[in-house]
Amino acid sequence: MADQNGLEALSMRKLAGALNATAMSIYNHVKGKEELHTLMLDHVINEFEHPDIDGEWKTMLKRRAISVYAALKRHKWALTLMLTKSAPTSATLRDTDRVVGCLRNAGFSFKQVDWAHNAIESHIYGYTIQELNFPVEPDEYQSAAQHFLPHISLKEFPHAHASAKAVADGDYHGMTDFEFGLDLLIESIAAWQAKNQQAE
Amino acid sequence: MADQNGLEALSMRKLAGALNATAMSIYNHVKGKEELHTLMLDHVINEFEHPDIDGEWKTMLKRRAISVYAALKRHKWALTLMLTKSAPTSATLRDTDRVVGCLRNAGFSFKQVDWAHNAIESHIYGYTIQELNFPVEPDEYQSAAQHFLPHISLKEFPHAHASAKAVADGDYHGMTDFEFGLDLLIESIAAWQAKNQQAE
DNA sequence: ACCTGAACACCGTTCAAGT
DNA sequence: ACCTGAACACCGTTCAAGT
Repeated sequence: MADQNGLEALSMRKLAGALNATAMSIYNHVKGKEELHTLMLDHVINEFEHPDIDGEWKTMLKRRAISVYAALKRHKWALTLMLTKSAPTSATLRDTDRVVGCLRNAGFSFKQVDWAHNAIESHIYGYTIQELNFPVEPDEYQSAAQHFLPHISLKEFPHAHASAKAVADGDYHGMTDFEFGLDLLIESIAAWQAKNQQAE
Repeated sequence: MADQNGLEALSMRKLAGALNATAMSIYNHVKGKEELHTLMLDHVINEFEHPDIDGEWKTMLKRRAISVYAALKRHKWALTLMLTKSAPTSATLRDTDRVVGCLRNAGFSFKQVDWAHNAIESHIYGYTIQELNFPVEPDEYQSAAQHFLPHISLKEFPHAHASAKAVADGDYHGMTDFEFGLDLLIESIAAWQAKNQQAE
């Protein structure tokens, strides 16, 4: 599996070449490119750390979230594949089953489980999408800001300019933190769930 | 712009055909497919509602978030294009400038702006990615759950099964809410910012 | 059951030639 | 300045033929 050269580099013909075979022989093992993609995505999902159903839900879901985030960064094509509508596979089912189980055991209603799970998944996917899209490596923020600053019109975009200047001047690093939003969410979900415990 | 047939349906040749021209004539207006994608994405970003810099930041950022969410749903290919690393254009700059300005005026430090902005963007993108990937339309949740229930092994995935059963039985709808996670985030960001006002 | 070559209907892009 | 046809180097997939 070539996740070092990007998704578009993985053609049936090249994949076959890497396997010392012809492109057509692949069709004996897989129905088509779509099934190949599903199998690849399943491989990623199986790398997610399953929450221990009887563990404390906050720490369990936080650990899982961090492992999902790491897996999505290891396989940069995964989120792209997620954007093609697809029926849930057993890998997805296993993952959601553990998440649902963990929250159910913590006293969440079905609706509360869904809403909490969805909000946490949102943060994971959305944070990763931003990081994958960001054109600068973390250790080059300052030099990149210095380089880009002249291209950010002070008159048109004064606040973006000021922000970039702060990074260029070394006033602060400019790096964001995956666990910041995650912790905010988990804590506010906990408060929300406690407040609505009998309401649902 | 054909955003009804999906991104892969938009080939240079077909686009040219729709414009009553040959594929090669496009290259007189655009450098290549990559630039076309950048222009398309810019078009989407320009649909984002700019926060009023002097408005109350919570309501401003909430309104913007909802408009971004709507734009991303209108153009389902936008998130896919976002997943290809790209330098920021003036459309992105204008959008971030307004967001930064709004939060700066509310007393946020540069770091607080970045962290808050990033967390909110995460929710928007991540929520949308899940919704776009979800194979069932909202008004078909119950019938879909009834249909899928037998395929979710009670022994292997007891909690996922129970959750699907609740939807199939009509105990609850199963729909999630974009504004749920958004509100949790905005409120906890407000509390976090107030607490760290002088620390930063 | 597995692999193969030839073929089909597509791609994005270059390039020399036209107006 | 804009458009064009022909060509190049690719795609995914089908199909009939081989072992």
